[in-house]
Amino acid sequence: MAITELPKNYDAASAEKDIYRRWEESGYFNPDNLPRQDGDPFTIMMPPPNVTGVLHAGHAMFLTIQDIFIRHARMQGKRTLWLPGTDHAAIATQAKVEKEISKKEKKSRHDLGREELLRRVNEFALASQSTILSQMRAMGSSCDWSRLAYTLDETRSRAVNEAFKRLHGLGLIYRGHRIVNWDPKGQTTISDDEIVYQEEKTTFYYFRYGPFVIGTARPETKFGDKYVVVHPDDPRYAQYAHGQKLTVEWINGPIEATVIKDNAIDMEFGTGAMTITPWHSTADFDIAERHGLDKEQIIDERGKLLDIAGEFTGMKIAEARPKIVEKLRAKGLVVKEEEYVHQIATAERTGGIVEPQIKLQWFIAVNQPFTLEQSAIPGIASGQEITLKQLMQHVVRDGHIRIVPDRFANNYFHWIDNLRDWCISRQIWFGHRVPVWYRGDELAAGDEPSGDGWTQDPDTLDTWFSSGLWTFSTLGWPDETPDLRTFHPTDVMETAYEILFFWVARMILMTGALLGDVPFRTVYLHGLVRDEKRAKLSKSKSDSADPLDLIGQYGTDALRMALIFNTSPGTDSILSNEKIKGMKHFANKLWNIARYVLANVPSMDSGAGTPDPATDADRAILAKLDETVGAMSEDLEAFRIHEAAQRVYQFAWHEFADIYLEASKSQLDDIATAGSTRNILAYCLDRMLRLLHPFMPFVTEELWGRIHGTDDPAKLLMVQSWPAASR
RNA sequence: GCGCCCUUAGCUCAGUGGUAGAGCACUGCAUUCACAUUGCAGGUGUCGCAGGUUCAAAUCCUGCAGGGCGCACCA
Repeated sequence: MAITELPKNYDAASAEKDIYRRWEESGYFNPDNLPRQDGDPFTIMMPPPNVTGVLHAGHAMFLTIQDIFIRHARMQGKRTLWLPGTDHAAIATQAKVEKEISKKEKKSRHDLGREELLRRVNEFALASQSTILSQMRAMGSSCDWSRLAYTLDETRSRAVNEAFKRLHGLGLIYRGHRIVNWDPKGQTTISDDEIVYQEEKTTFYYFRYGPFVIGTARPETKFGDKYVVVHPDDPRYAQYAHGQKLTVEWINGPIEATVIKDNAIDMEFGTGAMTITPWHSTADFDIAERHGLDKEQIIDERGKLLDIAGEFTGMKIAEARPKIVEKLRAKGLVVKEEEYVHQIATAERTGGIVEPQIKLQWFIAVNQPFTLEQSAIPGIASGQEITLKQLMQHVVRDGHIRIVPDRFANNYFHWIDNLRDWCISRQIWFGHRVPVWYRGDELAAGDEPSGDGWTQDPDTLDTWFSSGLWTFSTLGWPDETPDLRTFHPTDVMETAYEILFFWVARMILMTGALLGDVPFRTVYLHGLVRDEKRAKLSKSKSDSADPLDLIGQYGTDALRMALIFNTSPGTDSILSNEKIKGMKHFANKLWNIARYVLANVPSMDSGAGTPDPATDADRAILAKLDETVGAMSEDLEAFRIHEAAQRVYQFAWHEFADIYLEASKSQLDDIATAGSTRNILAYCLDRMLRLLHPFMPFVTEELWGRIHGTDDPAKLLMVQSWPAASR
């Protein structure tokens, strides 16, 4: 090959589109089409991005890391499946579309009706999805588009209904009146994990309550408080007996109060006495449950006071609070006021201040023993009784699932320790409808029953319910498909550490309960990508770097390398233009290495073995190459992709180009060494292209094609073998 | 309150028992010869502080200081 055929510089933009097309047309993204069918399967389920948005740096990060794992496995001869998909992201998507409709048409979802809103949301979701999919391609993602899944498509809906039915049958899903997190803004319940705590400065009031002084930051909930709770060992209140009744003057006149003694009281806090509002506080609810106390609703679903508030009925909390305090002050019941800082619960998606409410909802019971009929998990026998909590703890504690970096296992266990039953029903319209039908006293779960008079539950399921099934719903479950047999459990779950609880833990829960297995062997967690000002990169910030712009400016390979270079798993990283630029230079360096080698080596044989060295420089570079191959392979097996990337970078630029390539110039002039030098140049280039391919797939494939031709798909670099170290 | 992490060259960060590393930035020199998206040569550092273990500690242990995060929470 003559040098004139290779331009002086690598032009990423002109190479990338054509190369992706060749990869896609080769069919090799689909494991069924790979040249070798005898390898072990290797599977990654892509974390499905929300259909709400466009690609941001976080997506670029996971697409890069997963593609590295996938391309490496494919070159190792494994039957490699990377299954892509998108998530309907129920609350997030509906909220976005509702907001748009409200802004443009001044209409609410109730003006449109359920059917019309869903039509609009689905329309938006589809359009958004196609954008995201094209952006994934731009990142070079070698995923199997023929198996593309969507959490709300027909196959996944079947899986959801079947999962609900089975869990219900096992007694793990129940319906009950329990205290839940109510988002007055989104008009729906949310799970504990969808809460974000925010610091709030407020006033802490001390009120006279008969002979007691009680403290509160929420006077507006106090109307119904007819129980005063103290610690059984508190000497200050020893004179009052549990169950003793007293008449006390309160907000709207005298009421009968009952003394309750309970260990949950912190004697050190406030006065050591408090009144409870079981309808609007989890802790109070638990106390009321223990003693069989009455519960009464004070605040409605829109955050307004109910009839019990008397003259304050219908007022919003913010309006009522100062007025209530004023009235108590006038009655001489305010003892003192303090500045107070506490954390208030807000809804992650809407920002609404969460109001606990007792509601009839669907839950997954995490402490309920059930019989796991079929278990493939070591240490758990088929037919064994176990709780979901125990199951989730077991698989990680006993190493059946490995978390990388392992320090996140602590977070995982801590989360499980604090885990309460998971509220899975939502009062929004977009999502999987709760698959339950009612008729009279009858209830049918899972499939729509035949016959008249059945009505379906109006609620939808938490989006993480369907996401939790992802590793096997994507493979056709509940059918016993060949895919399910071959590719499950998956090998690696690669995602951001932010969603360890939201998603990773839920997959472990669902897979354990429904398949008696683990969803994956390894969880690899990456950190957040921040910009140079340390702000978290997200789609909501228009000024932050758009991956597509960066690709246009520097090339996909440069962006990929910059994302993972010098970045350790689980640690947040900063993506700077300087770093990407440096990696663009590296791509160009590789290009020119190839340009030099091709100019000096008449033919390249990719099947040639290790060439014989003739000089010290020959021996040194071959030894270094061998060392690099061995160390990189170990790094990749151990998920140290940042180390592997640095090694190959170091070898290509500073060992091969700076040292050997310079030495080769005089060696090529000497007839005694010219032959072996050519062989070594060719050999090193061949190995470097292979080693770099998972990291920089485009430039390596482009060069490979220039060397070996582009006529035969079987000659694509993506399906060539990963180099083996000689020792 | 419980738990986790970070503190290394000007900046951003790797490294986690055996004489300190990368990228970018910086200084000087070179340059028709693969590449200026370059090369060579250079400062680049009490590896947060104080103890301890060890023949040997940036690396392990203890304490302290500063920064960040997760979970929970007291009305």
